[in-house]
Amino acid sequence: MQPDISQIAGLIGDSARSKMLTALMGGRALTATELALEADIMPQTASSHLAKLLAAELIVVRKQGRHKYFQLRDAQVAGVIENLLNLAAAVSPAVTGPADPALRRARVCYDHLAGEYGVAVYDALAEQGLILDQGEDTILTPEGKQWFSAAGVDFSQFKGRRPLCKSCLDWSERRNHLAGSLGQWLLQDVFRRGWASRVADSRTVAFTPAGLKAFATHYQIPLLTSVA
Amino acid sequence: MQPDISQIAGLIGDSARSKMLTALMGGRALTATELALEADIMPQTASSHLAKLLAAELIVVRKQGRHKYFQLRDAQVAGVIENLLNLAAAVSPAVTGPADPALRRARVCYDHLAGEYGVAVYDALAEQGLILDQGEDTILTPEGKQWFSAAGVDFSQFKGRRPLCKSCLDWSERRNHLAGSLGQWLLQDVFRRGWASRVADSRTVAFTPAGLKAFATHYQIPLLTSVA
DNA sequence: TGGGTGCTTCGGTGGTGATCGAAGTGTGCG
DNA sequence: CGCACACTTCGATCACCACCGAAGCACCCA
Repeated sequence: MQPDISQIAGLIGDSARSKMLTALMGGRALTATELALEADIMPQTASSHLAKLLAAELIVVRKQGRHKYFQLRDAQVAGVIENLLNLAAAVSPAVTGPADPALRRARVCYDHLAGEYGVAVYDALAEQGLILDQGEDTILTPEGKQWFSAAGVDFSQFKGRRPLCKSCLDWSERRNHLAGSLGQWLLQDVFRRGWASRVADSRTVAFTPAGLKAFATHYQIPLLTSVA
Repeated sequence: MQPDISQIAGLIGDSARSKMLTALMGGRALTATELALEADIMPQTASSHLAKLLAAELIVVRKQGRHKYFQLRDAQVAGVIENLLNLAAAVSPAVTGPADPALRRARVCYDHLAGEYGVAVYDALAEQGLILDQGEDTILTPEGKQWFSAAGVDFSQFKGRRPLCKSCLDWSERRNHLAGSLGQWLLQDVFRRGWASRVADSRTVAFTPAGLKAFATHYQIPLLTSVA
């Protein structure tokens, strides 16, 4: 009668598999060997794990030549992982976040921007009244919709079930940052404009000095404009 | 560096423990023996499981005489369980919901109303423009705030981190219903007015005929008014 | 067509943990 | 006090599963 939680939770509950899944939280598709390295196990073992994750439909695979690229099935799965990350961070406050300063500054959280810059943008948008912070929920104000339309957002494409705006409490900053379709668009826009690029084999987002300045100006982020 | 997901997920990943945790999704505190019955295991085994859940701070305990009442630590833990329930329901669509019709109609989802009546209220509130459905997010409109204030809600008490309004996608109806502080208030209000009461040892919420009618009228729920 | 690479399947090993019987602690009730 | 009940601790058993070595399959390139 009740759906069986333990199946899925048990899959995530293994140390190696959880490492793979959190690695996939980077949003990009990874090959089996990359995931094996990430989990620190032999390829055969990784293969067995990936087969199980596939059977449970937590991940999907795309074959490309002799490589197999795995990624999280969708935002729902990513959301569960994220919730677990937050819960784990809340329970064990020993680790306050990533040690790598660059990773702490800006990184990818499945498909949107997290880290110091992520919360800075969120705060700046709220400050200007473009979004409204309601605790766990976030809503786009009419002014915000107008502003983002001018910035190039085509809102007609956001017709799916996925929420437009969504706050995401990150485990490093313990502060809200922008997720949802709009959060995804924002990160893509940053890449599109060349303000930043992804670092290989990492969730880190590397801003160029000029890009950071433009980013701070565009979103009117006081902290960053003064720093840059 | 990353918080350890596998610890927590592994705890939920056991069949017996997941049964206990979903039982605790009923929101009320349960004794160790009740939980043992729920999980279909011996008391000693249950005790061992509960000790682990306590150590991980997923549950809290309140001693009362020779009984120990366990309940989920907070809404954050409940949220993780709920997400997992939804994910499990999405993956294995074999079970479309609870078989028990009464349970399907109205039940407790941690601290708010779920089931057919839960989504009916949600729809009715949206229809009257008291709340605004934004996919995953839900916001209370100014009219809604006014209406609920008149209905007896003291909004000044909702100052915590918990969101006032929150939609909750239930695994039986696959439709939104009202969660968050306001959802909690609504359910308590239903009990307070004597429209319904909880069935012992179950998540079922039993409406009296008169109570159901008053409930439907009060929230202007067309489906229920015609049925009742 | 060969060799290199990425991934998978198979079989055996080892460790972890769920389970329950039996016995121990504490609380309430007559 | 003595019994009953709720829960815990201890110890032993047993099953499951992560892990890796070895071998096999699929794909690409020279």
